[in-house]
Amino acid sequence: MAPSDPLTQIDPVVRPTIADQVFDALYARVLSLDLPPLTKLSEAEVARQMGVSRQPVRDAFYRLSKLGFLIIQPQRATTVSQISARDVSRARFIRSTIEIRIVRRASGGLADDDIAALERILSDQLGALEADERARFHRLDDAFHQRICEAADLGFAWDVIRETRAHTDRVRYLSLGTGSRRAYEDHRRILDSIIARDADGAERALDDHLAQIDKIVAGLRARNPTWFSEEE
Amino acid sequence: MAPSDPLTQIDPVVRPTIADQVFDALYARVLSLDLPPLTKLSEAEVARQMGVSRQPVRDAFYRLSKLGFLIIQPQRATTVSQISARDVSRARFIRSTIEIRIVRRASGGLADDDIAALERILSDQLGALEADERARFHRLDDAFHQRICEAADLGFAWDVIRETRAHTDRVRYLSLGTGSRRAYEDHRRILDSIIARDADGAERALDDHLAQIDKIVAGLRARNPTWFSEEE
DNA sequence: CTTCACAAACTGGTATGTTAGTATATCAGG
DNA sequence: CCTGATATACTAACATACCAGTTTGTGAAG
Repeated sequence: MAPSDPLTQIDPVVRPTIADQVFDALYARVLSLDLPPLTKLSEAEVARQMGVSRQPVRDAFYRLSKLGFLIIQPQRATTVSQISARDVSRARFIRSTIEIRIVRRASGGLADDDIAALERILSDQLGALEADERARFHRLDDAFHQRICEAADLGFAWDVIRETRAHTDRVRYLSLGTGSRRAYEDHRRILDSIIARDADGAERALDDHLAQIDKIVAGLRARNPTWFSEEE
Repeated sequence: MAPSDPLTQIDPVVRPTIADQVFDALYARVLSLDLPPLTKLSEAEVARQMGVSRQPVRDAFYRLSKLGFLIIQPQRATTVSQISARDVSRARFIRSTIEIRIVRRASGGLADDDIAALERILSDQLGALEADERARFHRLDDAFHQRICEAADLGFAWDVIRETRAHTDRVRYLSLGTGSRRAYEDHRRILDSIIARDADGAERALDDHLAQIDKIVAGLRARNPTWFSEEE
């Protein structure tokens, strides 16, 4: 074989394990509050219901506990965590801190095709908003923020943001339609500021945008107090 | 019992599991490069050597892989990861972004006892520097940064920083004495700026301080190329 | 010496048995 | 009814066994 062509290194990580599948299934059910906070889960019981052994369930439990979705109490029980207003607030602090720096950098000037892609996401989002397609709206919301990260050549930052986001995701899921119009307008304002290369404006718009989550939490908490942990 | 004293809720998480111990042991050995990059580890082999079953070893492996210390390739091997200059740089970006915001807030004014505590850490650090006690110097380095977080009432941020720090920790360990004097002086400058309520000065001092890591990586890489992964 | 089929020795993922700690049901004594 | 000891039924942590892939050693063919 000619050494001129080094071929391409193949990535041997393709097979989704059973543990992955259990994780995904539980993640979706916790996120959607199909498994509401304080629900007790048992490795053995989940394994039985899913028709697998306890081992992959255990792996999945552990991963979910790392995300803050499950609380594992050895020899006692594993329960779906309550939503902590404090943790949501902290996650927002971390996220906004990182993302503000990113939009400021983006405000230094973006490539035309990045701006075009962001515009496309925004118009799609407007479509989703008017059609009341909430799941699609949220997907596009993420896509918008992610695209900004990538455009600023800081794509890895999105991975960090996503991890801190687990706490807030259930809140977002709960909020569903509420505040969508506002969210869309916030995005519009952020992009406009970036295009105008107005870093301060972009920062303000983004900070306002992310600050909404705390208000949403307060509203939800009033209606579903048992889903939230009560720390001062 | 008088209801006037609600006692204190006990936290049922006190027992360090075997998995924890395996994790700690491996963490220390990877960090110290006692297990250098590209070392192959086997669940079975480690379990045998430590006299435990594969199960807790497996848990520990998974945690270490999440930190980026191990690369698990199913059915193939688990190896100690190489140090990625790119990942170190990215971790620094995340860290400096968060920590800059923190020192800026701290520059808004700190309580007297916080400043006193920071001064004490600094003088201890000077002592460690002159006595060439490197491990203690590094511990105090962390303590300094952590204390600033706590003083700014953002103690949780330190937990986030610590997680992103795994990538950089091996580099720090390798660097040992080099740059300690410089690090101490950076700390001095940061604290002085905070005391003077000079947010911009504190930001500059911190950013310079954290930027050192990239220089250190370059130097180490030249001497130990096999420990580093070569991406572009 | 090189090539290559193939067996043997690995790997981590999965299944299941065992152990020790915890919560709860039960019931005797008041 | 209440109290408190104790048996029972849980729990997750840990140990062991097996599986399906992958790598590697080996030796015959060329």
